[in-house]
Amino acid sequence: MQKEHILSKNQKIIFDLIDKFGGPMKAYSILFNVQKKGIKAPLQVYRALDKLVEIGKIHKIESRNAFIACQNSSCQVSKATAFSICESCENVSEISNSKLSKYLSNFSDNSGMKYSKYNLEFFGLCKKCKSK
Amino acid sequence: MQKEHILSKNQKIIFDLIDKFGGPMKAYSILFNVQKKGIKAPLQVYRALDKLVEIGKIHKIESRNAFIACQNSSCQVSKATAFSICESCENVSEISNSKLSKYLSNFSDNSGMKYSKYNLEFFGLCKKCKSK
DNA sequence: CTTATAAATGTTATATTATTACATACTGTT
DNA sequence: AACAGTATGTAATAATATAACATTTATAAG
Repeated sequence: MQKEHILSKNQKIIFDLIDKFGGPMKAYSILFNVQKKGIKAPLQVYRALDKLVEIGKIHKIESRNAFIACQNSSCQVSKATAFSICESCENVSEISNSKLSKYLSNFSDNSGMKYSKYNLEFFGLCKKCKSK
Repeated sequence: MQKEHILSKNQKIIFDLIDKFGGPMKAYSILFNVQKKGIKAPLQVYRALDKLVEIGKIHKIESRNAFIACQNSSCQVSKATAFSICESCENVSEISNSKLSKYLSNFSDNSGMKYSKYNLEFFGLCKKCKSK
C-alpha cells in the first residue's frame, strides 16, 4: 500500500516532463523545457526536484548530475537505489533486482555504522553499444 | 603486484594533501590549500584529480562532489568502490569487504549490459552520531 | 469560519563545481 | 635531433546549485 503524494503545480509539471522523457534529465535542461509553462528560475526547478527525490518519484543519478523518473512503482522513498549506466550512449536504467536489494539493504559490517540508505551505480556497455 | 605510478609535481602535491587530510576534500578547498605551492587555477586541480582518480589513488564521492584518498592499498584502479557516509558528521570511509565486492563484481542481470565498474554509497549514522 | 502553521511559489543575486581553448614545457623514446 | 605523449600555465566561461527575502496557497485546529 503506497501513500499517494499529491504533487503541487510545479512538481507536477516537472515530474511529468521527466517521466515522459524517460531518461535522465539535467536540471537546466528541465528548466529550459518548462519555461513555456511559467517556471523561470533554477531554484523553482531545484525545489521541485528536491521534493520529488524526497518522496521517491524521481532519483538523482549522482555521477551524472541528472534526474530520472522512478521506474519501480513500489518505490515510495529513495532509500535503496541501483542503476545501470552505459558509458557509451549514457543510457540509464533502474535495476529492480530483489536479491540485490535484499543483499544491500541487509548489509552491515563491523564499523558501527547504522545504514539506512544506499545508492549503487553500475557502469558498462549496454547491449547495443557492446555490439558496435 | 601493483604498478607504481610516478606522480607528477602537481599530482603529488594534491595527492599528499588529500591523503594527509584523511577525509573527503572538495576541489576548491584543495585549490585554496595548494595556492601557496604555486597551483593557482581550478583546472590545475581538476587535471590532477582526474589523473589520480584514473589511476586509483583517490576516489570521488559522487554524492558529495568530494575526493578521498584510496584507503585500500591494493586498489590500483577505481573500478569497484564502496563507501559509508555519515549523514550527520559527513565522515566518509571506504568499505573493504571482500564478500561485498565479490558479490557486486560478479553481478549480472538479464539486461544485456556488460558491467565493468560500480560505485556504491551507503548512508546512515556513524557510531558516534548514533549515540547522540 | 478564522486563525495558525506548514508547504509551495516567485524573484534576484550569488556561490560552487567543472570545462573549453590555447600556448608552452617537460619526459621518454627511437 | 625529432617525435609522441603527458603535464603545465593562464584566462575565460559554462554548468550546477543555493542563499535570502517576500508572498501566496494549502491544511489542520479551535
